[in-house]
Amino acid sequence: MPEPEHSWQVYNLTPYRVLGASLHEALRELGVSEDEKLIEYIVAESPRPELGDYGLPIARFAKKHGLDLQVLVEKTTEKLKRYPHIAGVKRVGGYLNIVIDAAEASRAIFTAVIRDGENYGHVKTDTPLRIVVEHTSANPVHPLHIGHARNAALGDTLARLLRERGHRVQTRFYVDDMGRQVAVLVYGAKLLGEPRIPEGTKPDHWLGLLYALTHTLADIEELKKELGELKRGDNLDKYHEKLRELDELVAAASRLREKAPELFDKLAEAIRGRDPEKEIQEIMRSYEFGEDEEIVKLTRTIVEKCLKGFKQTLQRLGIGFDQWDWESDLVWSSLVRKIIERAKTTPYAITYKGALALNLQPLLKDPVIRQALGVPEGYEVPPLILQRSDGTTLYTTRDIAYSIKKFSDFNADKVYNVIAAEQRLPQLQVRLALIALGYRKEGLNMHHYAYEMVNLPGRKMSGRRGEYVALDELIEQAITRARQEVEKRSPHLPPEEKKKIAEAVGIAAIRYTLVSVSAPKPMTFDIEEALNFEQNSAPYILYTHARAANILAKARERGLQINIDNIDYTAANENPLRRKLVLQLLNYPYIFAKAADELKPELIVNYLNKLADTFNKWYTSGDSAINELDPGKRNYKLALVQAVKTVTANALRILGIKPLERM
RNA sequence: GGGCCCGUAGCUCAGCCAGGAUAGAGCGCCGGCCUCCUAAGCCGGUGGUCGGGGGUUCAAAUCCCCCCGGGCCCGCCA
Repeated sequence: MPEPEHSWQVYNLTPYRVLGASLHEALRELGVSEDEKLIEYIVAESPRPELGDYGLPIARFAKKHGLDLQVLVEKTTEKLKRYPHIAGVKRVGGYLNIVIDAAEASRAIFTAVIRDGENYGHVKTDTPLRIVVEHTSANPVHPLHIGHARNAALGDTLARLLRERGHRVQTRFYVDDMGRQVAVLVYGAKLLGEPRIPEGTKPDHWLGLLYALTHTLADIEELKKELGELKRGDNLDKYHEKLRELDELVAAASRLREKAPELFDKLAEAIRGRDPEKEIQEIMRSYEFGEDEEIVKLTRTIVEKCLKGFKQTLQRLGIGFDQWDWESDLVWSSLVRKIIERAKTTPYAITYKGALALNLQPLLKDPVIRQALGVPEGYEVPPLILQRSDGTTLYTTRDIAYSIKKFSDFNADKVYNVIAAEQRLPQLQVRLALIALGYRKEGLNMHHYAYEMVNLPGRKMSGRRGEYVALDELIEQAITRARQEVEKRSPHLPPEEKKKIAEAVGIAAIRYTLVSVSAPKPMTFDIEEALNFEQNSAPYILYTHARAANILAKARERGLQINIDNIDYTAANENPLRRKLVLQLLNYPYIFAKAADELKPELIVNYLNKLADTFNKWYTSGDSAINELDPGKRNYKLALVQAVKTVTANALRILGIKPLERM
């Protein structure tokens, strides 16, 4: 990846860096040291233009270190004055404010934009690492839905951010084919005599239906059995509770029957009078030990088909993986067995409820571990059972083996697991278990990137009952809606291009929405809102990009290429909107680096939206680039448009969104 | 019972970790702007006890404590 060296110069001119470095240096000369990052955090935009462009509450540093405020201000001002793009420094109350010379700032930005092009702004880290990002990893039993989409969008964006930041990144998808869920699906398939997936049906959708049918019918059988036993007992409350549960199940079943009456009836008949729970467990056991070749083959085939559906969906979103890891491979390759053996030799091994387990509590006495894993003092972590009484392993046990594999395969320094927040405890247990087994470095460097659930307004989702909106359907809706918009707004475009634009816009709208809410917040995904193509949406950003592209295309048509040697930079300060744009453009490299280092894709989203706002205001203000008669000023404006276009395109690419030249 | 996360405008969200200047967007609602580089745009208006209470501080949406509301987790499930 080419080094965007000119972007570094811009990075170091951002208000954060300039104020941070200057104050840091001034303090040092006054004999105190202060974390430069901490100063950078505190730098803020001025609330009112008359105060300056950016400011810093400097008084608190004077107070903190017992320094004379006036002396500190003077020293810092002296340092700031060395930067050619700092036009003024003023103190207002306890604040030190700077005024930026947009002309000088533009000079640096335009040079870097032209030289670094599509790498502009993506400054490389000083400490490149090898990083694994595991994400999505959905159970291969039904199609991906909106929750998986948040995971996928976050994971893919993180991977892109880290790559652009200069890390070596590998993405992985964990195929959980040994879980109970797959066993349920396989059970259903077996009962139906290994049915073929009908032509023209997406495999994951059909399997999702079969899964829901099997799960629901099996649950009904189980519940009936439980009720039969309760009747003879005397617990009336419990009996009525179960009865209500059964009612709900039957209701869910009848909804499912409407979707596929024949399949439903066939399966219902096949399952009647059987012991599904026992048989499903037997499938799990047999698969884990690879005893029954037929089960192995059937399971593999089914999961493979489901994954094919996943890949199709993810591909539409522009998401791919470097590696697909099958849980079963891990188990059959004896990696998991080695974990068990190794665990037995550690002092943490205990027998808990008659099963082999790890007592992880003692590890929490180590403050280094607590801190690295974010565990509060006094927290109690339950023992982690590694092996069932029947000799089979548990998901978490296999996850320990997998975690080691993720590090060793890629020789990784760090692993990020993009996994739902509800898995917090098992994720913690895995990390602690790694340490207990002697993989301290791994345990401390594996991170759980937790995200909260996605709610659909007015709906509850359940994979087991087949109640969900498949991501494929959502994508279709988005594209259809985008197509309508394109037809309405750009009827003159060739149909082929209209189709492409609609695809790009629809998908971008979904991705943008999913990463715009910070991960730890539960989010409400309102389809109507995601498909509202107005401000603060991917279509709005794409439109802004297309506008910029259009200006440059029109300029070329008229033979008005940008002449870099004849740019009148004084034009920067003539117009407040041009100035504001320059100030925002200046920050891109810094925002990018922050988003990557803090794993916050939403910073990119917020930045893009603000930049687009300013650009559109400038655009409609009548300060036309093409109609500018003065060549020096015209060149300036065109270069400004070019800078906006480049930054927008680069930032969109991080979000996995392809910029459009027109729409 | 214990723990974690969330609570900011009618709705969806920034800002909180690293306390500072009159709390920001978008949607919605009301009213305007297409002989002029794309109106997926722009301009104006409307709307807030930052869940509640206490504390720390020159300064609290931000830090601490208590409480309320919502979600999640505490399985030989995943």
